[in-house]
Amino acid sequence: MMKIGELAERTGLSTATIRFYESKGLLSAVSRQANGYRSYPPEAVAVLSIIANAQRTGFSLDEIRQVLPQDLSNWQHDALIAMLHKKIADIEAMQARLAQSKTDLQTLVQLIEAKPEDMACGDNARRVMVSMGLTPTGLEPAVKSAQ
Amino acid sequence: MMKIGELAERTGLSTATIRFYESKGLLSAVSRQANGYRSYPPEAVAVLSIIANAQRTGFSLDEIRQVLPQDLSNWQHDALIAMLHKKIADIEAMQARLAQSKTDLQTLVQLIEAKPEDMACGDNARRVMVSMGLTPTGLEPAVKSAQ
DNA sequence: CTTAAGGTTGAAGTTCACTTGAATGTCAAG
DNA sequence: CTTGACATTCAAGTGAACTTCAACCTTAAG
Repeated sequence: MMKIGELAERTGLSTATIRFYESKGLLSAVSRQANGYRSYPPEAVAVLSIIANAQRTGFSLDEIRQVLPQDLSNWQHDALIAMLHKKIADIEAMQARLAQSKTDLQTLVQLIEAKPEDMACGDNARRVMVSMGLTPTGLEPAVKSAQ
Repeated sequence: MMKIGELAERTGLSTATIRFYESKGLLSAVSRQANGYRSYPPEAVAVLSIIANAQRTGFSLDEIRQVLPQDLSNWQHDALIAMLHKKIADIEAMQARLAQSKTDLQTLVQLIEAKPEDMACGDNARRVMVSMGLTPTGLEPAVKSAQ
């Protein structure tokens, strides 16, 4: 059983962040020592690791809380699986966008580098825009990320 | 030349958002009609499209502003090229991160679905944790997103 | 006993990306 | 000439995810 400072050091989070997560209901049933200090089992490191990982893959703290084991040995199996599948789909969508953005940028670089010496910047800019299909309609509705 | 309402409709953004972007320096040199109304050239749709696209791929408004052409026909060639290369590198980093998250999630799903019928949830949870390398040290320093 | 390094709390502050509100101006249609 | 849709500004509010602050308690070392 470790104190909050040690947990902070092991996870790379600040003690304030850990208390904040607790206040948001992400860390359930934090036990206390006689003096009132929080006392964490080693698994707490794993739980925070899960939270951080989920965060990095785009879950909000709210989403995370809903899936997270209130008790590490009592997950909500079905909800969890569903959520994971949903998140995988989200990631795939994001990957597609990234790939598109990347090729867009690469195309852009090539177009700019291939600019005829005698062409005016403005014309080149326009040429680049057009070639990227940005001038006609503009935006699609913009996919709203998962609830 | 269109007014802000039309631009909003064409981009799917609210007029408030467009004014907000302008206030943040993302839309430079917005021309005005005699009555004070903002007046946008068709290219504005493309610019907003670029912003929205960059946003969806994880760039902050601040990052976007730094790469964005102040004047569509007056890009700073070398700086722009450099920034585009940097952005491509950023995207590649993000792609790697996403790919990792995705396989993590897939592994997680498989592990959970492969749970032996007779195994207790807690044990399964622990098994899943261990298999994802979450129990030992916990977190790596957490990669800070690009400048 | 004092001090320093930790822990506790609740409340307030910060940044980001917007959204909402209030007061006012513009303009085409009836 | 009024109505309604649209435009303007500036200020304030929102929600997410933290961080910082102030005031206080606990514990080990000198």
